Amino acid sequence: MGPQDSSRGPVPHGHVTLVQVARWAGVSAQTVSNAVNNPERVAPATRQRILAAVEELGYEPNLSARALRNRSSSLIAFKTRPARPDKASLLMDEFLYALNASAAQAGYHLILVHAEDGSANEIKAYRDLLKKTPVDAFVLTETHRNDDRVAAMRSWGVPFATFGRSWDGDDSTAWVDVDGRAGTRAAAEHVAAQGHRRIGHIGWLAGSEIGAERREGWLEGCRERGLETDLQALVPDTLEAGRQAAHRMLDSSRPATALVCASDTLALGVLRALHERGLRPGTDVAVTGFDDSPTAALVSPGLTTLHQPIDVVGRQLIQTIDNLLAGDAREPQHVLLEPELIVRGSSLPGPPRQ
Amino acid sequence: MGPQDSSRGPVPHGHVTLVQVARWAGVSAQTVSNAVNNPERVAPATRQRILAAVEELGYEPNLSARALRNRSSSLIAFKTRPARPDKASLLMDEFLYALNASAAQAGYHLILVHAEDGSANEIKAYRDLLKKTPVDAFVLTETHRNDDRVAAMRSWGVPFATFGRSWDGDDSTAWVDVDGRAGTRAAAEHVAAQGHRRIGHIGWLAGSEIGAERREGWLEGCRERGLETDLQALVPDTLEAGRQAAHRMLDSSRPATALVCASDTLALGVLRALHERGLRPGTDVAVTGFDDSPTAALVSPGLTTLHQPIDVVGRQLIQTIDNLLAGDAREPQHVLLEPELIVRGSSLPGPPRQ
DNA sequence: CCCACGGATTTTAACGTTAATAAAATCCAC
DNA sequence: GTGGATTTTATTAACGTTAAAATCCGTGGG
Repeated sequence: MGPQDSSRGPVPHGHVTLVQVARWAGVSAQTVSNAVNNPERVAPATRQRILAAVEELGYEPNLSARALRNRSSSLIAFKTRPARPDKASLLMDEFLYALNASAAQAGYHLILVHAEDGSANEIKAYRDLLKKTPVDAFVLTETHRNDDRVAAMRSWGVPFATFGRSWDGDDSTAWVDVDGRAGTRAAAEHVAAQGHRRIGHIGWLAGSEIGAERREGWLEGCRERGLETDLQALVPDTLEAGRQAAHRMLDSSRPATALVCASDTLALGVLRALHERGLRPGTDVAVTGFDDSPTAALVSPGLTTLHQPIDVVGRQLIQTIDNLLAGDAREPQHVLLEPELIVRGSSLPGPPRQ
Repeated sequence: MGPQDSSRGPVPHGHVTLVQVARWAGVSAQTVSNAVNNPERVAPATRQRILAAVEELGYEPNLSARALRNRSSSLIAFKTRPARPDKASLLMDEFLYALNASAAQAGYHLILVHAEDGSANEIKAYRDLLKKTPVDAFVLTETHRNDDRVAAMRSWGVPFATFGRSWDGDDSTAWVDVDGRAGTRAAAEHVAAQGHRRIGHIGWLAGSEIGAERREGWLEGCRERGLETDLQALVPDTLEAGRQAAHRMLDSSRPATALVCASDTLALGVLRALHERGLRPGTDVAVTGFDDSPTAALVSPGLTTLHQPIDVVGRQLIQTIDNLLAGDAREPQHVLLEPELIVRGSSLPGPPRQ
């Protein structure tokens, strides 16, 4: 289509490379590269012609070659986690989809890492991957205080962002997280608004920063309204633990009429305890969970819970990484998102309903 | 450590390459490459020395360079699916972990593909990826009759394997699947063994091969015992559809006392209907699902369902792909696995239990 | 009219690996 | 001990891309 068609090379077949595009457009390979990556170095007219050729031939840059040359792969690594049998919180599915969608939009690809349990194995897997291919960045989840993995990443100088705060107050790590305190507080206020006065809490064992925070939210919500906060249990995050804790709180001399739980898993344990006692969720005892796992919407009655804006988390993580890679040397971003209370039948009085 | 240490080069720093290892071991780069990839071409003694050097220096082959040179990346591509709100069957999580674990063990990495809904988008995403990087193989899920994606893969000549049969009876596609017929049949036999005589089925709308197969299993199980099979509904795979269908079957003049469902999602809809009617699952009406979604174990009472051996599926898919890539030109493998009936409270009479 | 300047483009070389080919070393038979 | 076959190792070139350096070319000043 150019004015001087004589320069045009033959129609290429098979995989289209820079050289093919260059021949077609009648320029050198480097100029094509520049037209694609550094538009300002190329004269507008030339650039037009080249981009037309790129379009026409359906050229896509070869990532392997780029990775080799640039030491950067446009890959973001993420470790898959085993699905625990007894856990409701399968945000993973949703999270991966959201993360991948955002990554794709920003021109990255997600590569999955496998490692057996244990941070040592995980770190080794990351290092091996890093030796084999110039992964651009890592996404970590479930970070905790003094996380080995964070230390490793930092020592390697690899960009990374975490879903979960850097609880040790280190501001040099970029993170995105959901405000658990605000969540359980909203849950406590919600059940209080339903008239409940004996609101118990079933949370995670000490040692979990997330658990501690969610407990505090419940505490604040109750105190604010002058309610007692003596009914609490800190247990492992399993359905069975939730079930037992619920029984204890209902056996109390002044039993709970509402239970704010630190996870859907625990809340489902509570529902089981109610089922065993012949009590009606919502009507007899209000129950709330946390995470809005798929299960929460599917049980009957539905489980009131806190929805984590997973898609936003994914988007923010990618954006954060994108910023890190762009070298916008601003300090690492920290994003704290509000969970949304989803009210379902388990916290509402009245006849059976959704 | 070799006898002639004089040949040993300097200790390398940063990323270790073939050349570094070669210098250290006192051989050429090609010989190192051979020692790693074609052991038989290298004299045993030399090989020993080289492998020791590899070990010592912690050499890992650069995948980008290999991909560029070999046109093969050791990457297996897989498309992430959006998590449908109203669906219980989040096997995805489990499946991805299993697939990735097997892939890692076999020396592959999983790369995630993103595409908006629609097979045209999906195909375009695959083709774009294929242009950019020499993906070794694809894994497809939820295949159906005359699947565009399968046709595309085949026209490109890319190795691929599917989770789900090639329903059009085409034997040239490698697949792994779970026997739905055997599953629902086992479920029907199970509830019949509990004494139920009016066993209904809630399945998927026509057009779904999986749905048709699961319906047939129920049919067989009932006929075998001389039971009537007039109670059936074919509906979309949503909780709400399951709920409504259950109400209809319970409003019948000779109502169902057991409902065998084609999915956990539908079964959970049935449980909701029972909840609304004040009926007790298991005791008043037996209910079974399909998939053993996380939710099945967490509801109260637990949902009797069919567990798909997802880890085996993942392993087999990778092995199948591995065979394809190794060029073991045997005809493509087909693996049909038996689901396992998991009996929980929803199909057992008696007092509330797990 | 020559030269310096600066923008546009091309040339060169390199990223790390491996197939193909060439060279060297080893072996064996006569 | 010589020649030919065989085994082992080394050299060359290429995969597709891009940073860096070199070249080309039109402009304007002296």
